[in-house]
Amino acid sequence: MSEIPETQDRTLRIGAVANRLGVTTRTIRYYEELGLLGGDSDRCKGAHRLYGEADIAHLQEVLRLRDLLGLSLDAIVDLAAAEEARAALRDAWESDPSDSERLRILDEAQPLVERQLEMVRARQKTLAQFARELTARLQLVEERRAELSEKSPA
Amino acid sequence: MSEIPETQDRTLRIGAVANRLGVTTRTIRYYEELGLLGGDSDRCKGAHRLYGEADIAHLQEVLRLRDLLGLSLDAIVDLAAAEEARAALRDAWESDPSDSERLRILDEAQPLVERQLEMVRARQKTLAQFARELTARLQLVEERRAELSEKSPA
DNA sequence: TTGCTCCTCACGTCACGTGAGGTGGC
DNA sequence: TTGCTCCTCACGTCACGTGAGGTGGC
Repeated sequence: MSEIPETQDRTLRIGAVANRLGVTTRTIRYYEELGLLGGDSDRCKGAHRLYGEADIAHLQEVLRLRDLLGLSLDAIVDLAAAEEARAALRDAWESDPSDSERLRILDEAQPLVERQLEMVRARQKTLAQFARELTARLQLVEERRAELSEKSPA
Repeated sequence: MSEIPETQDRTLRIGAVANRLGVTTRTIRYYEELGLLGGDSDRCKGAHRLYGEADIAHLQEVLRLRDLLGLSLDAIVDLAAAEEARAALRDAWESDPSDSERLRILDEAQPLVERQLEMVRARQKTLAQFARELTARLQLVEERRAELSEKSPA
């Protein structure tokens, strides 16, 4: 008998998760409200939320898209929906589908990752430019300091 | 006769500035409200706002701190206040102050730039990590695609 | 004179922050 | 039993978005 694929041991409570990822519990609940955190649909009203490592990885991903790429939660919802489809497909991968099916899975996964990588590259360029300008400023300060100490040495 | 230092020809209107920097006019007015855009204090009520190249450079800087480093406007206000002091000191630099005065100017400017550079470096590291993970995913897709085409060539 | 952009309120929205009041597990 | 963390509203806040209604310059 195979388990239901999504079953993982959710052992961490919301406070621990928030602490590990450097956000507040409110943020996590808000993301759940928006449908960004798929699982835990069988939670009784008022019961504690429980999270597993897969949930944390997923949330981590969301936070990276927000902080590093500056995406809106709306945009992340779209991207995450596609990501979830990808994850579902990855699960389907193991259950030995046909080759044409596998190719379709790859065809859907690739452009998703490629688009994210492009956004990261763009960010890296602008950050590098920023870094260059700051180092130039710093060097100017150093040069002037050298000129001063040349004129009147300690 | 030397001009008043801050005088520059402000010839651009708010719409042109917003367009060039990729923000809305509302954003620029909001930043002015917060005191992030120093100049133009002699504007008559209801008159058009006018901006020069120095203003644009300053706003550009604010937007970089916001977008690339994810700072709150509150934090940027603090940083910009220090930056303005630095700019004022840079103006003072040209008017031939004493050497000890010049050294003090350098001592104040340096840690400011250094702190910003540290933040940029930190961002670059996390972005590089993100990029590595994405390329790894992409490579996995490529490998599987290769395996498939090996099994059943076109 | 006609558009066009600008102006000033002012309310709406997004992404949470921050208590209020109450319940549940080591 | 006592803290501690959790729960659900619900209002507040930050950083703008979005019209409403009116004025000013090429």
